[in-house]
Amino acid sequence: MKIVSYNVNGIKARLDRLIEYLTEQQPDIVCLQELKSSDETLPVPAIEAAGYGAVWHGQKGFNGVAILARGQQPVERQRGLAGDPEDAHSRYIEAEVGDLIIGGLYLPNGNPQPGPKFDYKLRWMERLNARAAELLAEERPAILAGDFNVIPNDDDSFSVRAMAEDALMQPESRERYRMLLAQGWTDALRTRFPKGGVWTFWDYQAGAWQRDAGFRIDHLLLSPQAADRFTGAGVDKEYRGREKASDHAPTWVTLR
DNA sequence: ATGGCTTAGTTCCTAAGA
Repeated sequence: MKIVSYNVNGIKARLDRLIEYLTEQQPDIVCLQELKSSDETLPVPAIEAAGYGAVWHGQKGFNGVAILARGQQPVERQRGLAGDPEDAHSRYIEAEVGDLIIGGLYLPNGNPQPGPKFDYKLRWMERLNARAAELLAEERPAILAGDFNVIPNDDDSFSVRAMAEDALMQPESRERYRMLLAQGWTDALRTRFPKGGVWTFWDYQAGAWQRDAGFRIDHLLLSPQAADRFTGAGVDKEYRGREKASDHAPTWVTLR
């Protein structure tokens, strides 16, 4: 089965592209980020017509996450992360699809750093790590999938120099991502491509796509019970080159 | 100057993204 993370950068602007992707690739589970839509204006009928059940956590203007499942309705377990009652951002949703636990997330960007947005990012990562530890304790097949807004290693970016001051590759961001992995999660793309050089995002600016100047920030992390079923991982890069594309490409893992 | 973007909302500018 194919499980996808896809930051669509506006689901209303991307609807035709998304339906096209679902139709062509027939993924089993899709975690969406950056819906940029309130719950009231989500294109739920179009997604259902494409054959997908979904759980949604929308927000007007920015953020927003969802989990789609082909031919079935995901069963929601949680939305949002514990630890900050003031946090109103729609960035986390968790559901069961069959025997799988899926955590779909849109981690804060954190720029500019240093500053309050970066502080929020780091705090949010600590709250995510706390939830991730709880998931592992269930000892079940689980996947954390989404736009993590972290470039884990230097070889996950086209240019260390260009991104040196960016929140996505600060030591504090990387340390928290490493601590998450150290709990026992497997970074599926890294396992499949140990040498790096695999991008999931290309900026709209500065001809980044044409120069292949990207980086890897969309990740799928597997619990040990999910990693036992691992068969492959990759990026559906072609979709980044299509008309009216998101700046992220669909990123996926396959499990037995 | 990343050789100059894209989306959405309070819309003809501003905020946010990464």
